[in-house]
Amino acid sequence: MALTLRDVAQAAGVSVATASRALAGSGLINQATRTHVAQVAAAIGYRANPLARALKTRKSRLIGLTVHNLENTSFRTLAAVVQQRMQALGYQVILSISSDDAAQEREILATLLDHGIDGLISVPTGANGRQMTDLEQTGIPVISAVRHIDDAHLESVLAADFEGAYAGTRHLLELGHRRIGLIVGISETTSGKERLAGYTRALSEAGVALDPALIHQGRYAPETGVEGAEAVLGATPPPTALFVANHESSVGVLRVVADKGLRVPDDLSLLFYEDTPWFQWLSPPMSVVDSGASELANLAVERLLQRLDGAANSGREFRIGSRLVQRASCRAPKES
Amino acid sequence: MALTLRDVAQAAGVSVATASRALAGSGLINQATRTHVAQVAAAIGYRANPLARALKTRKSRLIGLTVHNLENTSFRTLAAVVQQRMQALGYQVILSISSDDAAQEREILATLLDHGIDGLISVPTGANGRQMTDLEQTGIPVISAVRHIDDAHLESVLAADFEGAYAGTRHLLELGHRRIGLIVGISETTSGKERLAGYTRALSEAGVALDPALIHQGRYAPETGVEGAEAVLGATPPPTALFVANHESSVGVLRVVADKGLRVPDDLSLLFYEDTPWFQWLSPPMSVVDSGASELANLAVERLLQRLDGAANSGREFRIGSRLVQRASCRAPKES
DNA sequence: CTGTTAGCGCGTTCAA
DNA sequence: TTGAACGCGCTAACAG
Repeated sequence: MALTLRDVAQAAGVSVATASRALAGSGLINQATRTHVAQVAAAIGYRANPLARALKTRKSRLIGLTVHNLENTSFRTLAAVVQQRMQALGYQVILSISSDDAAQEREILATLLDHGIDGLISVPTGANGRQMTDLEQTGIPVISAVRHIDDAHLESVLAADFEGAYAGTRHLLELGHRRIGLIVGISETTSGKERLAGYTRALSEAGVALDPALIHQGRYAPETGVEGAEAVLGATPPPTALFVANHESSVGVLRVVADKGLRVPDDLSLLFYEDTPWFQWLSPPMSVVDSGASELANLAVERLLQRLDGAANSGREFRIGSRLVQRASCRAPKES
Repeated sequence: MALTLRDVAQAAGVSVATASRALAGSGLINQATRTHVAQVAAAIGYRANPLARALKTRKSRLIGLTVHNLENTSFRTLAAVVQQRMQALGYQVILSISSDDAAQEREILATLLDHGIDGLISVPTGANGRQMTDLEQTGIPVISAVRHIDDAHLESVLAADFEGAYAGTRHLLELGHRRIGLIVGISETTSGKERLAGYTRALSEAGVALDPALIHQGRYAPETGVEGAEAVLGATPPPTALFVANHESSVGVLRVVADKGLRVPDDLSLLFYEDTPWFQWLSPPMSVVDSGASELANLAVERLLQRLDGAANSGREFRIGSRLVQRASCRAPKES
């Protein structure tokens, strides 16, 4: 059996209340007794029981984290950053994987609430805005990360997808490309919709007509990359550049490009989205629009910390600026 | 404020004790009242408070999970599988990232203990066998995953690394290769040591002399791949096959191979270790020794469940068989 | 500044 | 079979 506050009190010759105050850092206590109690506690190896404390104070120092999966780079970064930063501050994180499924998410939310989490960082499915709002009203701050929920007044920290896709497309345009293929996520996702919009805008500003044959939308998976690359690269005339704004489809695209014997960037410029360590290890190192996953994760943590510290729910949307990382996969198109 | 057992008791017209018994499924209770209470509880939307229950029963239905990081495929798979399976059984998992650092791990273990976890699945750093043993003696089962700790009597579930490397090497040998390069982890890790041993054994059994110039050991990182590939491929005569038994270095190797203009498998057979979705999307699809990360994770869960269910600590070591997945990156060497 | 007392929400004696 | 009372370990009144 672990030591309790009573043991500390006994060993230090004070009451449990005094011991509690000494350890919890209450202001109303004699410095001498405080240090004395602290020493005794350390000496006998006392460690407070967080459960008992939580039952009393309604502060568990537990926070919830829900993500769709652990495969996606951004989600993984979010999980790692949230875990490490919160742990350093004495919080423990309960990880839950929703599989982007509304029913599972609903169940998770309820369980997390039962466990008395102090706060929640969630990549929401989007379907449980109601439950998220309920959490907020119970006094549990929730930060929506990566995805936005329309029907919930929540702080959310998102990537600047429109801007990122716009910048990526402009980069290709400035290199001289006019036939630019795009592989992107489905429009049901915020990121898919916004990236498509960014691409469209850049093209129209440059006076380049939109060619539907150059655009392929699909879910976030390798298969989308092969289908998309085959379709788009088969257009006539073929594109001189391909913007893969659907991270999961990157490998699929790479395979088609290799199979077709296309050299990058000589025959085709390739621009990816969401940086991941291995992009720089490919040959050639791949240029990419970095959506700032780690900055996003850190900001989500900052916001949660503020809220935990008493700040009100601003309902504000925070956007992490994207950054174009030029490596060696893009260049001007060959003269034709 | 959430509903308490008292509310249920009141609404059902019974005492809290009866309500508790009805919901907890104690045997000593009238069937009629049990169903009545259950209905009332469901009707008013009562949900038991796990903290209060844990304080009383010393069972938190929380389990700890520690991994070195979330980048490594095996660790990630472990995290995902453990989380999903345990959650389905009503457990929540507290995720902690040790960064393979002994001090951090020690701190994590203590905190997890404070939080009253019922069990622990850990990819250990190896330095805190003592604390792990203490946990076991406190009655908290711990399963060591992926890595083994010598100085702790723990159940561990590991990959069959010797066997895997042996099988991989034999495959290359049977294709006719005699100059087989190896890039592997440092011998301080169990996996590094065992894989090297498997390779060595296969070679010696085949009567092929070991050439140190063909072997490169390094930490699990892309850099190791480039250094290793450059060194090993530069040997004279050069290898006709390269066994990359260091997963993290795969991308590094790929880059060197591409930069040297080597065609796979025409000029060089390539065999990787630890399967990951994108290996099959490369061109050509890469052959690999699959170490069975998901089976390993599932077995770790099974074992923990058994232990949670009262089984004694067998101290046994479980090995997950490796599997050679032949795709298209290996073939017989060219005649020379 | 410190000690005494009363719960937080449960499960579990002990009687009835 | 049920109810009343107690306590898990801790913090928050309320006195002193």
